[in-house]
Amino acid sequence: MILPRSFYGEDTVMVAKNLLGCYLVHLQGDMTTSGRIVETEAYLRQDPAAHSFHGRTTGNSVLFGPAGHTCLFFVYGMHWCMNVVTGRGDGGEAVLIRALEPIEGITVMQKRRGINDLRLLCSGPGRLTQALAITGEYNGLPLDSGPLQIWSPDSLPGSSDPPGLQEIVQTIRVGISRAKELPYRFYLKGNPYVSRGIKRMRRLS
DNA sequence: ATCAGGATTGGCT
DNA sequence: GCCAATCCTGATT
Repeated sequence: MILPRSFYGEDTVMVAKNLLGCYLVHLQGDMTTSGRIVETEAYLRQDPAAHSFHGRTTGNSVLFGPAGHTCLFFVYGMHWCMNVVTGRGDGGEAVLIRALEPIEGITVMQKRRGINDLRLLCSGPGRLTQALAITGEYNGLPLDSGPLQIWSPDSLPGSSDPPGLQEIVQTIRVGISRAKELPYRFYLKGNPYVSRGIKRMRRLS
């Protein structure tokens, strides 16, 4: 089933973990692309690495709106990254979707990415938005209706691995310069579709 | 296997 | 101006 908005209005770290195994789906007319979420990061309030840290601006206003909506950021002049607004407080918290296991529309995604290797299709926050064709036009959309949806793992085809039985690894986040030490990255242990930052991190530890 | 460098744009310490 | 929650390529070990 589609995750209800109440799913997102809980503790952000808990939501980041609970999102693992769920399905991000993009419906465009008769074309559907989707993937299973295998890696996330939590960004909290009072978190120097969060885009909401310096308060509300025109660019981050949806972070301060209701939970269960998308918040898209354009980074490095080239890539879109997708957040989900989360938390029970006054806003400013989000979960970054960092990697998907490709499920539906693989041929389309391969064409969009100009690449065939399934492991490189959606294994990174910039990669998965390109594969699912998610851009800034999707900023601020509710995830329980409309073209972008997140489904719980129990009801979709392809969910042969019960996520509840999979071990979740918790580590530090990737690609940030502040609050590097906070352990708010989560991924499914042993999953081949997590992003490359994992290997980078392992080496450093 | 690892690393360095470049691409490229919008928001704002 | 400066920096950014990235990705890809090509060189080197």
